[in-house]
Amino acid sequence: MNTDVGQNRWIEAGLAEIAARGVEGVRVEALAKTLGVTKGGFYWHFADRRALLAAMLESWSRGRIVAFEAQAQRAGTTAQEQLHGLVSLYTGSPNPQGLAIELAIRQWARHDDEAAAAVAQVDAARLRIVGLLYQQLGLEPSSAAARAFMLYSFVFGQSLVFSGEPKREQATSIAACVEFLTRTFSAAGTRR
Amino acid sequence: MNTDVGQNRWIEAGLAEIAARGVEGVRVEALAKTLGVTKGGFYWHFADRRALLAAMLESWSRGRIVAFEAQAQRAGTTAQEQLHGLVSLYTGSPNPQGLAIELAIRQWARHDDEAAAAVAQVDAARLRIVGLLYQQLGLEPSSAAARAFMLYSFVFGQSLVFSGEPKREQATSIAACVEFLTRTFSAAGTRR
DNA sequence: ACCTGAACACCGTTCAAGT
DNA sequence: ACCTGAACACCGTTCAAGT
Repeated sequence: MNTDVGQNRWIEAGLAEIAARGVEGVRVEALAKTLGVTKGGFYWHFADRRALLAAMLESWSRGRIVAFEAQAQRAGTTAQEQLHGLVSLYTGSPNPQGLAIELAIRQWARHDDEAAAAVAQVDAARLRIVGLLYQQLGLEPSSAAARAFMLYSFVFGQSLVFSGEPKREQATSIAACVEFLTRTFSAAGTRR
Repeated sequence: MNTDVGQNRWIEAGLAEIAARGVEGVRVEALAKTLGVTKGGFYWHFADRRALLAAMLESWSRGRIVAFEAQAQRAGTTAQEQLHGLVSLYTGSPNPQGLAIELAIRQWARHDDEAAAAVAQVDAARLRIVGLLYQQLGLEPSSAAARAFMLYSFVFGQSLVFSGEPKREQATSIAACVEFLTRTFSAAGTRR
């Protein structure tokens, strides 16, 4: 669909801007100044500002999903190790730029349907992958899915999770969550 | 708090505009043109555009609540008649301007916290009043509240109700609802 | 008390013209 | 293929000055 490489400069500048100032900061004129071109040139690559925002969402959601899948499918590790690897993606040194973008987009998604759809796609992919890993650990699908949701909520931060699920109890800490994750299947495996 | 009568012209023009074009249509400059003044004059009455929007919400929610209460407390009628009166407020000849405003504000509330708060206030007041009438008809508080919610949903239109409640089954029609309302307490009273 | 007029700064979008 | 330059239309906000 998109073979216009020139779009990427605008998309990246837009993502940097949304991280710094939120959606409202993503202005065609300001971006043009950042890129050292005039705002007229923007319309060679995009129909209008909305098209840029849509492309930013597309780029972001696709990137988040492939990054998560790549980490999950890393060869030579057990399901448990893969889970830890995924968790560490968001607890180790959480690329502050990436986190800022994610927060800004989730903020935006609170009042924009297209942004909400992108966030929902990303959340669904992450929950699906974590759920599959839990299934590999022996949980039946529904339990695995439930646990995936808990883990995701813990790791990402409940208030930021974009989901229709009812509110969960307060998360104690990431550490407790990881402990819980490890303890679960040695003592209380659902099926062997 | 607000003794500035000059504000009302702007608030009313703003409400007319939101009915016609939605929140985005409420522009200081356009309103000024409608009122036959220059936009500079706007700032005599309001700090900025946000203040106008807030005042519009305040005016709307207060107006909706007192209108509902006035209809509910009409003297010389039974609780059942009062319920019918309230229903007819929104089924008889539903002032199209008022309905348009209500729809526009609910649309706006989907992505604005202040608007959402105003809508929530209005919904809460309406639900409370209807619930009290059901209590007068003999339902215990929790049943009365549940039934009030159903009635409100039916009358106002489920898709428009701003509430965290889970989705209800499809409403058949206003007529069926009113029938239900009438039948309920002759055959299936919960407590006498 | 209320409004005008003019200015300022900042937008999105278009499009002929350049390279 | 990509960008400039200039224009157009439309904003929100400020404020000295009028009445």
